[in-house]
Amino acid sequence: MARASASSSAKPGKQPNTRRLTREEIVEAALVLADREGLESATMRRIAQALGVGTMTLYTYFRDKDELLDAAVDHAAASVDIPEQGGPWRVRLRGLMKEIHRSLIAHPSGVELRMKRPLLSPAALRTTEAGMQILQAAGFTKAQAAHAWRLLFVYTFGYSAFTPPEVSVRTRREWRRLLARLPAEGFPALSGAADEAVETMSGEAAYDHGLDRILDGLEASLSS
Amino acid sequence: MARASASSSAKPGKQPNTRRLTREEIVEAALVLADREGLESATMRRIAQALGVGTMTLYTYFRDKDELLDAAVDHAAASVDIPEQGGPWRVRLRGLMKEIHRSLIAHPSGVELRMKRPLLSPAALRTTEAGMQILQAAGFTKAQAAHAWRLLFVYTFGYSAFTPPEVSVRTRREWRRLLARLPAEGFPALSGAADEAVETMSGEAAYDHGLDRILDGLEASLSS
DNA sequence: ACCTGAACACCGTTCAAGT
DNA sequence: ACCTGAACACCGTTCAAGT
Repeated sequence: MARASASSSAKPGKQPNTRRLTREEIVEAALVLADREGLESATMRRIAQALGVGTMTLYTYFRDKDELLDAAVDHAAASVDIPEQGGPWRVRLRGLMKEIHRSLIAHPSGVELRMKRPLLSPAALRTTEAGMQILQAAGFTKAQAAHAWRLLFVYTFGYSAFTPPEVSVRTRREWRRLLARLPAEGFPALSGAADEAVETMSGEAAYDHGLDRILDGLEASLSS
Repeated sequence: MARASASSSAKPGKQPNTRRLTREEIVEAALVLADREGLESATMRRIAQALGVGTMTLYTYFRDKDELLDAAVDHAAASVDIPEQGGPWRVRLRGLMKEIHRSLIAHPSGVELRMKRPLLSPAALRTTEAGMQILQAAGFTKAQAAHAWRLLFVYTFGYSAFTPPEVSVRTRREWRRLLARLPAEGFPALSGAADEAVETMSGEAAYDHGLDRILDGLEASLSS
């Protein structure tokens, strides 16, 4: 049990800070903030505050905020487990994509951080390598494999970017209402399929449906 | 009782602004800024400045910045041309997705703005309706059509979110170098396919490749 | 080398005040 | 109703100064 020691800790934010910080600690603090309260909450001031350190201290470890965030995405990417199983290429590829999808749900800020700037660090490319191995072993040419991976990557990251992992019953009802009340003359196909459409707008099941269509398509292009 | 004529004070930025603003003008100014200089440049201060108006004036037309940006995405979504052609479902669907893809390249800020919050306005749902019509006429059930549309939507928006429309030769060479120099023991499949991978990381051609695989997959699930 | 507060040029938005 | 500047609570980052 922790007891108040003789030198019971004085003002935490005042005396010169003796603790040795590491880039990793900073990056982890940033990820915790970003994943828990959204990327916009991961400000330099709040990251420093979470570490009990002055704001400017962060700038001795990273040139600027961009460099810090780059290191953070990299760290998150390195935490993806690459499933190591055998079996048919389609099953292996499906397992890999599901694992990536899971990790994006666990670290939602990674999706936003990887928009626009491709992340080409070895840690981030482990998943690409795993995918390319499976595809090339399955018989796809290098060019076919590269295109197939791009499709799988974009679908998986795009799904996380545009689909909330879960949504309240109230929100779902609201969406359904909005779709069902569209004028039937202008929107015959959609207003009649409001329930079905809402089912695809959140959660994980719709991800699987799309992934299986993509795998169907890849299989078809392989045999032809 | 304003008499401007008596005092011929011609301070250009000073006299009360007589111009009647509309929500549409504001929204268009915001889109021009966002598309030309990036979403982060579309600040309330700069939008107002572009219109020659005080910052706070914008708040008489929109409750806050979120409401203004919502109106902006809606405006951009309304500008998508829905191709009105006949022919086989696969050709029609392909034309529709290509048109959406084109509009996202023209208004890149729309992609980011639609992340996380689904846009359920009639203007934005026109494309969904068009897609659902094609799919249901092709013989897909409502549930199949909804899933198919989600897949096409996520792929198309995700592609724009994660793929720069064009990239300098210098950048491409840099990417190629990074991939080719990966340690061959850890990255045999990727380091050997650096050229092919780089080809899929920008531009429009890779979008078509992925789209065709998706259409293959949908066709397969229809005939089964 | 590591750490820091003050200051600067920005944000979105509230408020009180003008027409 | 429409429009506005000042002010507030935030940003990222530069600078000068400490250990």
